[in-house]
Amino acid sequence: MSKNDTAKSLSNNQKRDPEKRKRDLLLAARHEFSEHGLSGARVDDIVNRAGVNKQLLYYYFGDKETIYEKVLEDAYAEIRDGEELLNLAALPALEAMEKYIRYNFNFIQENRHFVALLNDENLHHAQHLTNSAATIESHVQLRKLVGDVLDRGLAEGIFKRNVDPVSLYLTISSLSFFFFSNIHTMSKIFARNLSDESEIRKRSDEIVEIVLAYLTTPDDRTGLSGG
Amino acid sequence: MSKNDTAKSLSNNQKRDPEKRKRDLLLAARHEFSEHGLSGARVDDIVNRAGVNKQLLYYYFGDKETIYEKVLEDAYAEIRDGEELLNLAALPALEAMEKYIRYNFNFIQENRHFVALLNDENLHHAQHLTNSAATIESHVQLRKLVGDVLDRGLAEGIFKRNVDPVSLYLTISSLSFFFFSNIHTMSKIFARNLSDESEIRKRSDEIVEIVLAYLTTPDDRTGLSGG
Amino acid sequence: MSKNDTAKSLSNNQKRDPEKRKRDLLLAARHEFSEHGLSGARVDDIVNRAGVNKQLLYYYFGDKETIYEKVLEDAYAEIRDGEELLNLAALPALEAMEKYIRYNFNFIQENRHFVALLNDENLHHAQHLTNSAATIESHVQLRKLVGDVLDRGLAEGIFKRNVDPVSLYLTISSLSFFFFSNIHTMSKIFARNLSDESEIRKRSDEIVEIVLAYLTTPDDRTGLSGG
Amino acid sequence: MSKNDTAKSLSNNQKRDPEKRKRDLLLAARHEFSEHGLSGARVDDIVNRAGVNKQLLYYYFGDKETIYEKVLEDAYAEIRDGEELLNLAALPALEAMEKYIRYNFNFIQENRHFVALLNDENLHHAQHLTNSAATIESHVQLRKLVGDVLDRGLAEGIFKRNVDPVSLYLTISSLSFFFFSNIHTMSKIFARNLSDESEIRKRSDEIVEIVLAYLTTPDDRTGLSGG
DNA sequence: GATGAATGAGTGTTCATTCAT
DNA sequence: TATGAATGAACACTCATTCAT
Repeated sequence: MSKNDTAKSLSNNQKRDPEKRKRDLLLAARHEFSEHGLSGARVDDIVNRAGVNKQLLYYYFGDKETIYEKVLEDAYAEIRDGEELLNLAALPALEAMEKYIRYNFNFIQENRHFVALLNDENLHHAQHLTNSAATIESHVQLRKLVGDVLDRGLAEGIFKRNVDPVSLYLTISSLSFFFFSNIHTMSKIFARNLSDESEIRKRSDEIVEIVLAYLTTPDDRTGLSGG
Repeated sequence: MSKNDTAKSLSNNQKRDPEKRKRDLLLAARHEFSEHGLSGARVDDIVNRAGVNKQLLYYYFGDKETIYEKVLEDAYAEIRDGEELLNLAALPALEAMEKYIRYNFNFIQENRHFVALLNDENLHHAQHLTNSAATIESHVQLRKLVGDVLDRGLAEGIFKRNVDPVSLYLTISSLSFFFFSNIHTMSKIFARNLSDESEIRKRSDEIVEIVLAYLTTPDDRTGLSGG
Repeated sequence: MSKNDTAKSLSNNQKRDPEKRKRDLLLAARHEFSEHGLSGARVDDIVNRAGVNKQLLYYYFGDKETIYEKVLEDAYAEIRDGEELLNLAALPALEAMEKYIRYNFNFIQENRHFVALLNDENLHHAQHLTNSAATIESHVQLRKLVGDVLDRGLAEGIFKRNVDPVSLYLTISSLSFFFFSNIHTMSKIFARNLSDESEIRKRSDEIVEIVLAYLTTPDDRTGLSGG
Repeated sequence: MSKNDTAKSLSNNQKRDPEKRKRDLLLAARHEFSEHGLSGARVDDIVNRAGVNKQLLYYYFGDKETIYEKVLEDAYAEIRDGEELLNLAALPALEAMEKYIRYNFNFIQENRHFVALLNDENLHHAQHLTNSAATIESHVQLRKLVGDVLDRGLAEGIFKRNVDPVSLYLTISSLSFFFFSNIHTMSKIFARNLSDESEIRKRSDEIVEIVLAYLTTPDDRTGLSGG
């Protein structure tokens, strides 16, 4: 029995699968960072969660900030990946828009870590958000995705004119993101548990209504305010 | 007047004004916490900013978390204080609503620390948000403030039915808060500097439009989505 | 009503009785020092226990070490004061000796702080034990007290020869002091609660027996060991 | 052998011997704690004495209190280890007893830190004395050791009846321990340097005499006091 | 005498990171 | 690849003491 065999016998899977260990580290880091932020996260806790030796994190990622950047990048990639699968072009504009809004809301609901991660990154003035080609490209796609639905709605005569895709994306994201982002403080100051499933569903419907009401406002009613 | 007198009286004014020193500490703490979060903030930096001895912070506030709670409480008090001065009752519902939305937006713009503070507090599941009588009362008032305008708009026949004041407050806050909260990541991924004064003004108008479009949707058009 | 009257109304007793405050401080200090030792005691805790302003401790005693010395001095004075009242001369030697042993044991039992205080002072190589005239004189008296009983016992033909009063005092003190000094570790390692009243009584009798057995050993039996 | 080799191999021997470093830390801690007590001891001083990085103490022991507990445990183990080597069974009861008494006295004389350590631990109500299996077992052995000699002395007809082994251990320890524990205060109040080698030797003999006088008291003379 | 305010020097502990193999 | 050992810089917090009135 060779020395190699001995080593293999017990923990072969872990020791011989560097990619898995990297993924474990990234997943553990995602949890840590989304629970405590960049400065609140502890390298020790990440490696303990991942079940690997601390030095391995440094070996793979260099330092705490680099793994944080990677976690962030992955989070963005995931939400963009989901958008690509929506196949909005197959639906009428109104339905497509509603589908997109609900996707946006649901993604955040199911990926709460995304919220904390983005908030923390904004605290750091987005300095870790790498301008990787992939990131840039994915957002060009996003703008196009939303823009296409807007164009089709305008062509169908149901959407108002002059709606900027980025502004619309901001509106949709604001309504979804804020709900989950500020759910704890809002629940507390209004003494109402917004984390209840029924509250979440209700809010989701309201958000759809708000966005669609805005998009479908007849153009002659637009600008009712003196703003 | 001897040299001694001068030195003393000056020194006295600055050094023996505990209330001022407390305020200085709170202001410095507000800056630190909003720039770095609770865990990222450094007690040393707070006291240096405030120009006081470190132990004084502990003398007055006990520990880092307690001064954090006080900072948070003060931030809430300020936004609520501003709302009380709006005198919305003197305006027609539509104008009152617009005034409130703009107040909300402007307050956040001018009190950016508020954004970071609330995000950090949500990271901590709102555990530092003390349920002080003042805090509770102020939010009862807020609900009443928004509810009153809603009621009047309904009576005037211009607002839709069944709008919950808390939901509406969520909507308004979402749109304003998110814009500033996520301004750095959004600017970066869309390669567009949302911090520009013109972008801010534009967004402010859009938000007014979105909220009013929703509120003034004719009741028979409500529910256009299959929610 | 003068300003003076106002001040008096509430806390006259405390404010106008400096001697009482000094005693309160000393008593509080005795508790603190005997519970935590010199280094473990906290000035804040002493003044809180005494219910006085912290600066007052410094005003009266100068610093922490000085009040510690005063506490120590008072403790010694108390045990010596008790000895003076025993009136051993009125009793036959054997009874006088037993009375003294029991006094020594009981004093320690009833003044547990004395134990911790002396141990701590020995930790500091007795450097705070002031060589005040009173302290010296009191121990000259002590030596005489024990020596007198020894002499009488020898004259009565019941005590052995050549017993040094200081050595005898050491023996008596050892047996009594150690029991209370090491009561917690001894109870733990032998799994037997020596703090029980019955254990204490039993030990007290044993100690009397040990000392008297030694003192009444016939001189021809002395030196049975080859030591 | 290159310069590198020399430097490395030397450095390795010293630096990469974790067990040695642990021992160094424990030895340094023992000195610190016995000189200053738990609260008076400084972590910085311990690591400086041991010549290691401060964090290493935390790496190996977790915190100050844990290393204190370990020091205490080791101290007890040492005195018990010595007892095992006495081989008392090979001697007649009287000689065995004297040997044990002298071992007890000498151990304390040569391990003065033991005294301060135990006193401090009693100050803390023995709360750090871990009930480890080893500690418990060692004291069961101790009781047996003393009990055996007592039994043999009784069989030989030279020791008195009804002497409890734990009580006897208390007696022996009291006399030895107190002498060293209170040596500084006693020397001062009686103006007599008990630390002199001659005083120590004299006291050692006295202690043997006292204990043996007690043990060899004829049973019909026992109870001479009215206890 | 008495008090609240203020301070410098420490104090145990934590942290991200590097070393050495 | 992988790991246990080791480190310097920082960190929140404490402490005895002094200031100023």
